[in-house]
Amino acid sequence: MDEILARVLAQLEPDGLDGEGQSWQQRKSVQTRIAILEAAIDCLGTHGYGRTTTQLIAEMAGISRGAMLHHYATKLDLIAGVADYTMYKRMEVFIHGVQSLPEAERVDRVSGLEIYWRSLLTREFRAYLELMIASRTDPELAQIFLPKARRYNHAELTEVVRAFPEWAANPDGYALAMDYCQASMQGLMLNADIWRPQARGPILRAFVAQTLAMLRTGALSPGA
Amino acid sequence: MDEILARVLAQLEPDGLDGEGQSWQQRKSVQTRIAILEAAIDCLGTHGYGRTTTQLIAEMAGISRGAMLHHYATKLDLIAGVADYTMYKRMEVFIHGVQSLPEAERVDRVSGLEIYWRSLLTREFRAYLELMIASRTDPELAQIFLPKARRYNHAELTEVVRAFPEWAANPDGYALAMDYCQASMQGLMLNADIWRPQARGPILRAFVAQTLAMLRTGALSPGA
DNA sequence: CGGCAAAAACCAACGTGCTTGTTTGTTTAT
DNA sequence: ATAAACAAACAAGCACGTTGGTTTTTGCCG
Repeated sequence: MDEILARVLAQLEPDGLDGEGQSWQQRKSVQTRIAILEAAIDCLGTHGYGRTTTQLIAEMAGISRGAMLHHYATKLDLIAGVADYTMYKRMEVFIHGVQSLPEAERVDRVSGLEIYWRSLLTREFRAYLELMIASRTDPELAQIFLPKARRYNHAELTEVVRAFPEWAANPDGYALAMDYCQASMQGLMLNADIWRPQARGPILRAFVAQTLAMLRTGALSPGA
Repeated sequence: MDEILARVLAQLEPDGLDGEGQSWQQRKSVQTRIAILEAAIDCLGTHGYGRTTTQLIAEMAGISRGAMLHHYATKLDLIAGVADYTMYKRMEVFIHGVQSLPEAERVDRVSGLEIYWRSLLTREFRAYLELMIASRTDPELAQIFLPKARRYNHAELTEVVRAFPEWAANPDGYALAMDYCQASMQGLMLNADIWRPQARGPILRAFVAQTLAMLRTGALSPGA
């Protein structure tokens, strides 16, 4: 099972970031590119897509703007790189998180939901969320973001399911469970700043975990 | 019951938009202001917060930019007006929608969820969502948006509950039900463009309706 | 092996277009 | 006449992409 998931990850790995390059220049290039992507992730997370400027990213990455535009010719090129990078990182973290769980904890205590929730608190998800939202109103961004997002989502449904053997016999249930987790947890994340008192978040998460467990055991079914 | 809800709405009504002004100029001013707000809503919905420009709003509203800045001195003033306006409109539509339901349909068939879902498909919600997201990374916007959003959310929990007498004896359950609806439906909305096939949305909505009904009847409880 | 040209990484300055808020002017209502 | 509604032009700032130039690495050829 682990090898299959490792192959899925390898297949999705972004291009141009294989740190194992031969020449010195190649390794340096990868290193700088990653610095740029990490800076862009921070910039997206703290300033949002609209106020993310090439100047700021370059400053955060510690290089000149000209140097950055050497690696990513245009801003959209850079954003495309960020999209690939964040999606890969998120999937990687999620898969590793689930794989590291003992089966009893994963199955009986629905810890997958908690793993997923924690993945929403990362810098990578903040950047991903900014891109997802912005792509709703920016046709140019949508053109590069949506295909990637759909590809990852498809991989999640057809491949990552192997990380959850308890769902193997019920692919429709797994799809619903995934959609359910994503929608409710992302929605919770968006409203967390508005809801008072803050305890409402954990209460909602407990309820979703409860219903999720019932979905898995068959006490609730998709078609009902 | 209807009078109480009407009073809640009246209490939340935005300032400076009472079309019943005395003088001709006052009525004209209100009319122009509403045209500006409606144009801003469209602009936010189609171009997003980052690309919403005063120029574009003025063009869409059919007046000059100078005229617009006479009614809303600064861009943030305008955005504040849009925030008030959209929140009011959304609550108004939701309350009227629920009130128009026969009790059997509201209680037995969980039609409140469908009403809420439809409210997410409106222009007003698109604009509201843009502001909510942007306020996460724009401190100036957060300062004017978050207090308003919290006020409306509080009103929803303490007042709008009267539109759902079946929840009267269970305020914690109502709060959870509302949070649950909002989080799952808003999350569904965000991911709808990514999920393929599109049938996944309705399936998820059916599942949420099912669990919501169980929450109301007590088959599932918040504290479990 | 040494040197040299090409390429890659990097930096700084320029020009264009856009956005915001101000200022000045014109018409219409009170 | 005074004030409000509306319009147009201006000034300052910002962001993007381009262009020209500098340093370091790489590969080739004598």
